[in-house]
Order: sequence, then structure tokens, then C-alpha cells
Amino acid sequence: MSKRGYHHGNLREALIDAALTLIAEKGPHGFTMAEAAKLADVSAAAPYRHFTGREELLVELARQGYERFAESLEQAYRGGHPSSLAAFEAVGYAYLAFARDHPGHYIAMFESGVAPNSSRALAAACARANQVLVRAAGDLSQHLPAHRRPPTELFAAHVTAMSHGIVELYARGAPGERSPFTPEELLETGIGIYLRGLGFLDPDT
Amino acid sequence: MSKRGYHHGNLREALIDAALTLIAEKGPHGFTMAEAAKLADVSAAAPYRHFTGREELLVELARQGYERFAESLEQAYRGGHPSSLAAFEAVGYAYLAFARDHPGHYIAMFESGVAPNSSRALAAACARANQVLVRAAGDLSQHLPAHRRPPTELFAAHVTAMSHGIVELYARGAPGERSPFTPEELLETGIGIYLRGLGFLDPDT
DNA sequence: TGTACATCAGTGAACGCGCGTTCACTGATGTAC
DNA sequence: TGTACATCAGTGAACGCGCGTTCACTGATGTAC
Repeated sequence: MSKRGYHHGNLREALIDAALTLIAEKGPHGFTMAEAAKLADVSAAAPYRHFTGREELLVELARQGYERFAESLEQAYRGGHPSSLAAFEAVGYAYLAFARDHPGHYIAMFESGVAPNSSRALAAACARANQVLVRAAGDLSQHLPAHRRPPTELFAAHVTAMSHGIVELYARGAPGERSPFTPEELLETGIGIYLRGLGFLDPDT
Repeated sequence: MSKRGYHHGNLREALIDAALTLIAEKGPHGFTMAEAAKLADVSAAAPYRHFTGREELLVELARQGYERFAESLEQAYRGGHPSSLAAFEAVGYAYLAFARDHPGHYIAMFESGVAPNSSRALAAACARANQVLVRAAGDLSQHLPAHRRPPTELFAAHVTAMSHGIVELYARGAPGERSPFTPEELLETGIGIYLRGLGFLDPDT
């Protein structure tokens, strides 16, 4: 970092980080341009050199969030190795891990009121993340006999809904007061039962 | 209603209704005391005769929401008749129906940032609603042999998480862009597969 | 039933605040020759 | 390498706004006798 001169050098990134911190700490509306600027050690007017306004910054947070989310999920999926089942489950854990490790991004993506079609780039990033989930579900369901195979989108939506529900209700200090189970336990057992219902896994264990 | 005099007559209820309307229309932070007052045809100071402040009004919305939510779920459960399975599924539909029919309440309960322990009454209402879900899950799981019976709280948490996830992601104009499935289809099939995984329902249909 | 009075539920004006945003500015940085 | 100049990324002051909330007030309503 070293002593910097008049110019900040990386204000755009600093503002994004500040906003993420504020959002994670104080909820989806707990961030203001003024406060983000202060956190980045810059005057209140400076952010407008990098973003046209608050909305654009929020959209950028969501976009970057979906992009990294997609990367995390892809990383976990690793092309379906060593098996589609193992990869599928890894994606589930990656979902929870992302929500835990990047709360600011997660909130910007799902709780800030930013519509995924606010910009082309955001919509693309959102679609990219969804595709990983759909692909994981699709690959896995190939192992089922065709007549018991659910539509891939339906399968993916079930798993996404359960993951998101767990994050919202049982991760973070959220409502539904702390349950006696960790989010990981909830997801592992929930998906396990669901997959057994589809015909995966030994029905008697 | 008829021509009313100087006094509004039922301002407290009118403010609650106004706040619910605003929240449903404009998101969790899309309501202000000033706007609620205007919607109720009253000066901006009037609400403070009935609520100590904005926060108290929000908490009241959540409390009333949980109370009605509990009633809806209880109504659907009807003591487990005609069968615990049918009653269980009715509770699931009631969950979705509540979110759809009372968006203002649902948002105040789950998306406004109001902590369920903000007041004794709110915590009690929240617990009451949860108990219906836990009871429905507990009664149903009695039909399973003990060694395959999941902990009731776990079972209930799975179903709650999936229901909530579906509401947040696939009901309303929310993120994840409209999926090709209705929330009801998603819940019915998702819970169906899950229950089959637990050992309910014919595994070959 | 009528009157005197307390209480109640509104009003309207005002406040302080912090926010998002704009604007003219200035000193630092990058570039052409 | 040195100089002249354009551009860039900040500053600081200011704005208008709407919000939450307070306060002294007043006319309507309820109550005791």
C-alpha cells in the first residue's frame, strides 16, 4: 500500500469493500454513499467519480457477487468429479460457504431489492450462477432411469430453494431464532432425504 | 364508515393497513411514517398518538403477521384431519397462500430486519407459528418406524426452509427471474420427493 | 337531562439530521515533443 | 531528459429533500353530578 499521494489509487475497489462491510454489518439498507466514502477515507463527493450514483454501486455489488458466486460453485463442481453425486453435494456446501463468507455480496444479490435485470452484466452473472446449479442437477439426474427423472429445472429449483431458505432462516442471526442445527447439518440431511426420494442412495440407511 | 367527525375513529388500524400496503408495494424500507399518515388521511404527527415510533409500528406489523400466519396454518392443519399427511400438505399450501395474500405481513415478518425477540408478544407469536409447523411434522413422522424417524425439529426446519426459499426466490416478482414452475408446483413436488425420501408414499410412483 | 370539566385524538408548524447529489475548484498524474 | 499542457481524481461547500419526531394547541368526546 505505502504512502499514497493525492490520488487514492484504488478508490473504486475501496468503495466496494466499504459498501460490502456496511451492508454485512447493518443490513441491506444500512449503507449510504456518505458512510462508504468515509470508510474509504475520502470526501462524500468522491464516489461520484466512479459510480453514477448509489443504485449503480449496488448493482455492481450484486454483479460482482453473482460472478464470484458462480466461480465458487464452479470450483466446487469441478466438472462433476469425482462423481456427479459428490460434486452435487460440494456445490451445496459451496452455496452455504459463500453466504457465510460473503454476506455483503449475498445480501446485495438477494435482499437489497436490486432486480437481476437491472443491467445486462448483472443478468448475465446471475444466469451464469444459475447455470452451475442447473448443470449439477442435470448431470446427477442422468443417473436416474428416464421415467423417474425430474425436469432438471425443477430439481435445481428445489435445491436452490432449500439452500436459500436455510441461509435466510437458519444462518446469520436471522429470524426463526437459532435452531439447534447448523446450516450445514440442515442442508446435508435435507438434500440427503430429498435425493433418497429421487432414488439415489440406499433407501434403507 | 359514514361521515366521521374530528376523530378518526380507527386510526391505529388504518395506519397498520397503510403501512402494509406501502411495504407490499415498495419493499421493506419503502414505508415511512409520513407516507402512512398521508395514506390514512391524517397529519404526520397523528401516528405518534398510537405508536411510540416507526420501530414499534414495524414490530406490531410483524407480530400481527405471525399471529395471523399461525391462525392460517392452524386452520389448514385442523388437528391433523383427515390424515396427518393430508394435513401436513395443507399446511404447506397455507404457507404459500399466506405469503401471497399477505405480502406486507410476510415482508414485515421475514424481510424487514425486525428481530423476533424485539418484544415478548412478537416472540410469542413467532413461536406459536413455528409450533404449528413442528407439530405437523411431528405428527406425520409418528407414522414412520422409530429408526427412520428424523428429529422433529429437523424435519420441520427442512420443510420451512424449502417453503421460505420458494417464496423468496420464485414467488413475487423476485430475483432468480420467474421460473417455469408455479410456487405451488415447486412446493408440491419438492415436498413430495422429500417425503418419499423419508419413506412415505409409494417409492415407485 | 343539563352543565362543568377532564381527557382524548387530532392539528400544524417546526426542528435537526443525514442523505444523495452537484459544482466549481485544484493539485497530481500522464503524455507529446 | 525537460517542458507545456491536457486530463484525471480528488476536495469542500452547498443544495434541496424528506424523514422521524416534538410540542403547544384545540376542538371533540366521555363522565360526574
